[in-house]
Amino acid sequence: MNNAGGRRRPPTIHDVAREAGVSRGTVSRVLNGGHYVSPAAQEAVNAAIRKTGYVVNRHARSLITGRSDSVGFLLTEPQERFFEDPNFNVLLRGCTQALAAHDVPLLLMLAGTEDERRRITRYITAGHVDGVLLVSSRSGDPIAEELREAGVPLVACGKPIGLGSRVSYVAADDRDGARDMVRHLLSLGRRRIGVVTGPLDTPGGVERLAGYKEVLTDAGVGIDERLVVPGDYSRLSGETGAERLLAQAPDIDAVFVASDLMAQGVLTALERAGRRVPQDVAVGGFDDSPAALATRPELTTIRQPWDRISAEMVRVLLAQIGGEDPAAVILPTELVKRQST
Amino acid sequence: MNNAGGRRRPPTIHDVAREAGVSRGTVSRVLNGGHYVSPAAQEAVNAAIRKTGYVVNRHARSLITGRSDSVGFLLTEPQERFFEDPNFNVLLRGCTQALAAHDVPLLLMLAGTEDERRRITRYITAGHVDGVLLVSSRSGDPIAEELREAGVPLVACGKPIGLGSRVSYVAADDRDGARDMVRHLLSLGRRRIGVVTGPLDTPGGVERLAGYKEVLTDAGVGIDERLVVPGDYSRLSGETGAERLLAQAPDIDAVFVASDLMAQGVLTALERAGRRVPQDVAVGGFDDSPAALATRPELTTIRQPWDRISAEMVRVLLAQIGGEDPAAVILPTELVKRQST
DNA sequence: AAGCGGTGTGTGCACGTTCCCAATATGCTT
DNA sequence: AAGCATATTGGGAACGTGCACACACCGCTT
Repeated sequence: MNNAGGRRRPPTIHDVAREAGVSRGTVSRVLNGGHYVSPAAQEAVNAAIRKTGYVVNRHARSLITGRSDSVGFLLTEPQERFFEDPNFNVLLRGCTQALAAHDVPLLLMLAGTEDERRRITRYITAGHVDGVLLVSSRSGDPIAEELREAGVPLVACGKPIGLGSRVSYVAADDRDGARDMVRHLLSLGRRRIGVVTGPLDTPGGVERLAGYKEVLTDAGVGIDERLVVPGDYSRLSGETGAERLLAQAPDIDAVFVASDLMAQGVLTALERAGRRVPQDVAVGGFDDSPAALATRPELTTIRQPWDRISAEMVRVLLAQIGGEDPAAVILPTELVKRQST
Repeated sequence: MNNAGGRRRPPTIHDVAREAGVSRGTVSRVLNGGHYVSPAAQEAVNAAIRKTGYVVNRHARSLITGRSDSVGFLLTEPQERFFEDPNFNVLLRGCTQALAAHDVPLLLMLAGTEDERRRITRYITAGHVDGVLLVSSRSGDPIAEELREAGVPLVACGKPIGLGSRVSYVAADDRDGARDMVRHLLSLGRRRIGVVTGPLDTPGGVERLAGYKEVLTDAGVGIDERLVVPGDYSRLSGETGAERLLAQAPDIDAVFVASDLMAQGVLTALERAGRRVPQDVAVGGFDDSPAALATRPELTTIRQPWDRISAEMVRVLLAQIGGEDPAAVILPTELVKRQST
C-alpha cells in the first residue's frame, strides 16, 4: 500500500465494475441511491468498493451533472471585525461541520478588495459552487445582489437590508432578545436605562434598538433620546459610548449594550467613573460571547443560538439547492443572568 | 444579461473559439501562458473571452490534468482552542488571501470526530485537493502521518513532532522569542523569574521553555524548578499556574508566560494576591494577540509574524505542489514592550 | 533547390462520471 | 398464450478541457 513520494492513479468506477463483474452503470446506480439494482449486485459492488478503496472522482461527476457539490462561505467586509468576533468563529465552525455531515466541502471566500470581489463573483457565477452562505453587515451588499440576480442559491446570516425577498436568511430574534433584556432591567427596578446601540445600517442594530424602545414605551417609561447612544459593536465604541451616556445623563441606573464586546468597554468606562456594577448601574450585553465571562463582574447577556443558526443556514441552503423556495428562519434567544445586573 | 431565477449554461471554450475565429487549441494555449500564439490570435481570443464572459470550467480541467487547483486547510483537534485563538484567525485569513492571489480556493476541513477524520483523509488522498495546510498541536498526528505517506504535499504550522523529515513547516522562532523576553526581564533587574509553560507535547511549548532555561543558565542565575509551572495555553491554566507559582515561590519578581491568554489569567491571580504589576511582579506574555491590549496593564509580549507565517506556508505549499522539495522556514519574532514589565 | 529548425494552428483522443435508451427477464393480467 | 408493466442490466454518448500530434508556413543554411 505504501507508495512513498509518488501518488498512484486512484481506482476508477471502471475498476470497481470489473472487480464486481458488473457494468459501470450498475456501479453508478449503487453509488447514487441504489434504485433498480438487485441485492446481489448491490452487495458485489459494495464489496468491490471496499476492496479497491474506490472514491468517486468529483470532478468527473461535476462535469456531467453540472453541480459541484460544494458550497461557498462568503465573508464580505469588514473582515477584521468578523474574525475577531467569537460568534463568527462559532458560525464558521458550525457551518463547516454541518456541511461535512452531508459530505459537502466548504470553500472559504473573503471579499476584501475590489479585485477579490470580482474574482469571487466570477468564481461563484461560473457555477463552481452550488450555493453560498453569506455573512455580510453592509446594507444592500452589491455582491449579494449580483449573486441573487444570477440565480445562485443564497442564505444570509441575519436579515439582509434592501435585498429582494427572494433571498433566504437565518437570524436570531434580535428584537425579542432586546425586549427580554430591557424587561429584565425593569424588573430590577431600574428606570433610567441607557442604550449603546449597534451599527444602525445593520438589521441587528436596528432590531435591538427597536426592542429597547418598544418595551420602554409599553411600560410607560418613555424614550429619553439622551439615553440613546450609537456604537458599532467594537469594544472602543462601548467605552466612548458609556462616557457620552454618563455626560448626557449622569443619573442612569442601567445600560443595555447591543454587544458583549461593547459591554466590555462600558464596564471599563463605568469603573473609571467610579460607578459600581451592578449596584449603581446594571449592565446588560448581547451575544453571550466568551468575552462575557472574561469581564468582572461577569456579564448578564442575551445568548444567540449560533450553533442552531449555522445548522439552519446549511439546512435552508441545501434545500434551496435542491429546488425549494427561499425561506426565512428566526430563532429564539435566551437571557443569561450573571453578575452585572 | 439578467436571467432572473434560472441559471443559464455558461459559455465554453468552444464558444470562445468560434467567437474569436480560432480553434479550441489556440484558446487553450492563450489560457495557459500564451506560448506559441500569434499576437493577433491572442488579442482576438482575449476579446472573445471578455465578450462571452468565459470562465474556465475547473472540473473539466481537473479531470484531464489530475490537479484540482485547490488546497485544504486542515485543523485537527482541539478545535475549540484554535477557534478561540485570535492567532488562528489571522492565520486562516492570511492563508485564504494568499491563496486567493494565486486563484486557488481554500477548503476548510475540520477533523474532530473519528468519522470526520476518515472522511477527510479519503477526500484528500483521493486527490480532491493538491495539498494541505496543516494546523495541529498533537504530537505525531496520525492523519498527518497518513497524508505524508500518501505523498500529499503538506505544510505544517509550527514544527511537527515525530513526523519524518520529509514534511515542510513554517514556524516562528519560539526559542529566540523566549530568549528575548527573559533577557528583557533580566535587564529590568529581575532575578526570580517564574515561567508558566505551554503544553510540552507541542514544539512551541518545548522551545519557549528551552529559551527561558537557556538565558537563565547563561546569565548565571540558574534554574529553580519551583519557578517552572505547566500550562496549556488556556486562560484558566494561567490563573491556576500563577497561584501555584505564588505558593511555591512567593518571592517571584517576574513571570514569563508562554501565551497571552494564559497571561490574562496570571494577571487576574496576581491582582487577587495583591501583587502590583509591574512594580512587584513583571509579566511577559507571548503571541501579541488582541488579548494583550485588553488587559490592564497592557501586556508586554512577543509578537509572532502571523501574516508572514501564513504567506510563507502558502508559498512553500505551492512550491511543493510544483514539484520542489519540502522546506522548513523559521521566522523571527519581535519584543513588544507595553506596561506589564 | 532541397532541407531544416522554429513558430503558429487545427484536430482527435482521453480524463471518469452520469444519463439515456435499448435489451432482457420476470410476474401479472386478460 | 399473448400482452403488458416493472425490474434489472449493459453500452453508447456527452460533459469541457488539455495534450500530443500532424500540418502549414517562414526564413535561413547547405
